[in-house]
Amino acid sequence: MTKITDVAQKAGVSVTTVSRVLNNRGYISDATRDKVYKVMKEINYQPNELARSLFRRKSNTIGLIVPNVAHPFFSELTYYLEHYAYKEQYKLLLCNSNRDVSKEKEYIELLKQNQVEGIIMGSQVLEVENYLNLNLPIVAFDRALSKNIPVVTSDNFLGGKLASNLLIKKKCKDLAYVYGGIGGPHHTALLATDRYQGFLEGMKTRKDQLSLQTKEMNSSKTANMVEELAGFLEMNPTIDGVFASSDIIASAIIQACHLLKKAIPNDIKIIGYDNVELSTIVTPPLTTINQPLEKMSELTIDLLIRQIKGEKVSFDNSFPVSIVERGTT
Amino acid sequence: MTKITDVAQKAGVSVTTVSRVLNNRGYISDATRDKVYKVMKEINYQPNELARSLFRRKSNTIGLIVPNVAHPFFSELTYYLEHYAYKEQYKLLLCNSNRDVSKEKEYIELLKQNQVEGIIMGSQVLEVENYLNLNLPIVAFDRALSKNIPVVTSDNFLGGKLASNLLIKKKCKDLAYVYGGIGGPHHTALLATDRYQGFLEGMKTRKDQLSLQTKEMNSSKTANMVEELAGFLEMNPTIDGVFASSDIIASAIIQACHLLKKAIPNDIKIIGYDNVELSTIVTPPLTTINQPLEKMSELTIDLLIRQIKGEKVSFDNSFPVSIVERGTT
DNA sequence: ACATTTATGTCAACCGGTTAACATACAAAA
DNA sequence: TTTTGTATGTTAACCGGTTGACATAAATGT
Repeated sequence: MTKITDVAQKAGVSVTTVSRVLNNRGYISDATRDKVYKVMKEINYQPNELARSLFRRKSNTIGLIVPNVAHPFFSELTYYLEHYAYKEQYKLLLCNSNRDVSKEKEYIELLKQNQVEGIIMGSQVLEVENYLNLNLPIVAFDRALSKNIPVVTSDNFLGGKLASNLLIKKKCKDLAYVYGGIGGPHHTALLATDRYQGFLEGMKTRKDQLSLQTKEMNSSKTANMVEELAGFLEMNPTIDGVFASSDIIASAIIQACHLLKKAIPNDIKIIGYDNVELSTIVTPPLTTINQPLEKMSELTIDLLIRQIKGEKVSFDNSFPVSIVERGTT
Repeated sequence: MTKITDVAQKAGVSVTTVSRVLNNRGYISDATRDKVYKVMKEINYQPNELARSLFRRKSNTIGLIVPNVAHPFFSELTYYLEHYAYKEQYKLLLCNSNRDVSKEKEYIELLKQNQVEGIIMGSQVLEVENYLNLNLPIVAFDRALSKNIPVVTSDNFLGGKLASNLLIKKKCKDLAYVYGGIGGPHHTALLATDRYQGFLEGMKTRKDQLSLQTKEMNSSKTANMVEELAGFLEMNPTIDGVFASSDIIASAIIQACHLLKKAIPNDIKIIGYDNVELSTIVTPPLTTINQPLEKMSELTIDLLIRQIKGEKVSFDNSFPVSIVERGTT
């Protein structure tokens, strides 16, 4: 590895001059600037960002913690986050928490030690205090960590409501809410999520004519999910309308219905959540709740960077959702 | 941020002693060690890894360049790579190249400047020389950069051959090979890929009784792919066997067939490639060529780390593939 | 009683840059 | 002619750690 002194020597100038060229500071003649750049190219010099970051106390790095990038929702999210981070000259350190408390803890420590300037939490398994004591800019994605940490979400309550409204409009009577267990993206041990609450809200007016089951998924591999869901539907053969907490789960439900020879949407209607690419490629294509993922990602990066700059940002950043009707309703 | 001098002061010991505790070197009494650790916890001290990395000339960071993490194949790959990197105490800097020459170039520079110890290339758009002059350990994933760069692949030739063998066994006559264009994961402008060659090889014995079309995809969004493929199949209504270069494309073909009311597998048979989670969740579930992605990822990390350690590694690392028969054949 | 081992400290150099302060030199402007 | 602006150099401190050399002292072993 060549270093700045090599450049200086070869260009016949002082290290200070090279540094001035590198950082566009002070007076530099065009001749010198060109000469320095030429030498840099010649000896293939690349400034050591570790050293620069150390001195500047600025790493230009963001830590991203997600449960599992392999999950379509998080892989799309990660893609957009990387896109906007890059645009703002930030790089991304990727961490899969696997929803494992100790791994998340270790990763958070690692990120701090590596002087990341902020963390985006797509995962959340630790107790709230752990995040509050972090003393680092954080943005929580679709996960309300606490009142004191900015969170980017979509209107989950409305999403749930839109789902039940549509199912009811389509004459479904026996509803089910299926949500991600440990493996899914939307792990929230309690049912008391906005999504579910919204779904309930939408059922309110016709409550007496409707029934509702809830089902938490245990498996995470899709093949197993299909099996598990087929079992569930077999046990509850009257279910004619399902709201799933993610498109993956909804797709597994579709698959389970095919196994059981239930016709979609005639015998049973299904609504997913997220509107990931997957939803257009299953059969029939999935009716789902769309979150404006790209815009949300953009704001996430923006909020994080503004916090890094020391600005105050709003804690509650909710985006509108919409229902995308496709073939499963 | 607290630093090592703060710890030393508060613990009433010298900085050297704290460093010795931190790095387990030299003689340290249990009493001192405990005291130092206690103080670290008290003042919430985290060693600055930038400073340590700088001194050690070792960043413990790996750069990963993929075309697009949102693509299921790459998101699963990324997941496994992260898993094994973490296990070996390496962290991952994630880069999406978007198959953009200048972005890939910039990212490679950025990675070098940030002192990554090696790069995993899941993407490849630059000319070979660019990678050779890198002077950094590289492993290419499923992409033969050059004879001088270790590559981890699966037996693409066999994969292609297995595909045509099965289609022929199932009495298909009019075959098609559909491969990813600019948006897909397997962009290789030329048809002269092992996969395609293997497919041809499998057709050899019955060449006179078979026909073959090739189709390059132009779109990248699944919705557009479906449309494009429906058009293609409509133009070529006799096609009864399709081999796709990825499961995503295969899934889009399934969808196109539904649109055109072609029965799968009766009217037309489809084989995908990769065996990603997606393949079990489409209808009918996809027959596909399985690559042992997890094992391949593990070896990728292993090869990279061994290069980092200065060991020589084998350039050609091909894994066996197998065909997984599901509902589309 | 003396040699070793253990435990800690002081000091300075180093990793690869950045930067402030100050000095010098030459050119153009007032 | 004096001032000012431009261009570069020298030196040293600094970012936050690590490490080797060397010194000192107490505890332990023989």
